[in-house]
Amino acid sequence: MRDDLRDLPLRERKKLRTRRALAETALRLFTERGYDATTLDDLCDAVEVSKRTFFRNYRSKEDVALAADSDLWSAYLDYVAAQEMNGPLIEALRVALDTTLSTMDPDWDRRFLAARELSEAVPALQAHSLGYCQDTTRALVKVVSGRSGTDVEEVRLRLTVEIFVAAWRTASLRWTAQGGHGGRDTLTKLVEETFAEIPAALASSA
Amino acid sequence: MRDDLRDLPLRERKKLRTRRALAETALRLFTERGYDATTLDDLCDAVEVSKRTFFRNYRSKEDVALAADSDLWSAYLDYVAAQEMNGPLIEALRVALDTTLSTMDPDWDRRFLAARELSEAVPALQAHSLGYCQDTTRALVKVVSGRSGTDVEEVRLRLTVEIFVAAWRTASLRWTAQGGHGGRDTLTKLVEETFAEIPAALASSA
DNA sequence: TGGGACATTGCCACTGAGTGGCATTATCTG
DNA sequence: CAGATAATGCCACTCAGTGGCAATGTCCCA
Repeated sequence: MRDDLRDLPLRERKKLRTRRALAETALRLFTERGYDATTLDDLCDAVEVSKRTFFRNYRSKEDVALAADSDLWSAYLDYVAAQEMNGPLIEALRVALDTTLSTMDPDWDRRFLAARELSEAVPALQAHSLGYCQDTTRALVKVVSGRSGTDVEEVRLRLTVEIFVAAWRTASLRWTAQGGHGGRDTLTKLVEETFAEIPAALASSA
Repeated sequence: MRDDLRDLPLRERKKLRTRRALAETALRLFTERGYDATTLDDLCDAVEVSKRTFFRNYRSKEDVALAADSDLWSAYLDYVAAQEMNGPLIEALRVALDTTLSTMDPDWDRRFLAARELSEAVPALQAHSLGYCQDTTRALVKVVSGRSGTDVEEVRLRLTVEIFVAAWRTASLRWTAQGGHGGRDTLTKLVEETFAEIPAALASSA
């Protein structure tokens, strides 16, 4: 995603440009006019592509709105898959997230914030975004459990990953609530704080 | 939901019958023929109602498939809202869930299992079902934080509830994986086990 | 017991998301 | 420059979901 590589074949370059124009314009239109009030025809008109082309780039209307989420999770999975891990698993997962965040495109913060805000306003987007988290959970469980030297069995592993995602969601919610102030650095800090809160959260009483 | 009360006004009775017939038939058709392969027209034909009537009873195709989820969460929220809570919050939430499970309609186990199985096979249903969990999370945070005598502040509370839901999902996944064997009693037992695993899950290493 | 108020339903036409097929155009390769 | 290949545009289609309005059924009271 951070590869602005203009040394690609011309055809690829065009395709990538279209992809980005679609995501960019979608975010703008959805934010300005509202998600439901913007039809895919509107979007395609604005980008000057056919609706058919849209669906060759994104699987659904929700997909294009949440492209930033998708970018993060796929980068994260790539990173975790290529990484040795040791020490407490949940801590390792969090550190890997820190690292992934720092490698995202400079523009990613803005796109992600916009996606989060849309996602809170539009139930369909929220559900779709939770779907991404779930897919990532599945993939993580698979990757980590396929690792040599893991002493954790399936159920416990799944629970760990679920808690990891729960903490991430809480952290990014806090970040969004304060308007994404401070960009990814603040986000990373909030992630750290939120994970540190887990023991206290489990001990808290009603 | 367990009120088979035939002492309702005739109009209400008819409406309730239609609602149930829709949910029941939907579950059967979706399971037999597949979710995507079954259109709402098929369903409405089978139940002999107009599509318009369907949408007066359920908000979407996903909704009718996940009626059992919806029943559980709404009963749960009712119960929690009417309940005093003390001691460790996450434990209190789990006990409330146990209680709610035990008060569900005798038929609920079967319906819920079918919904879970569909939900694992159909991404759209999975996302929708996660949406329910999220809505419940929100509502829980609101209810509990509006309580007198809570020493937990917003963020920590949200984290606790998120972890609660994460554990519930892990538990119900285990139950579904073993074919719902043993009904709600086994489900309750799995919930208990899964919650007990939380500390170990947090301590596990990669 | 009849009839008017009110809720529920059915029907019809419509919008918008998403898909399949096929001709057209643009890019790549030798 | 020509032929292989990939991306696009266009068209027609299915299906989910909505709004309006007329018809039907239920309730309640004189």
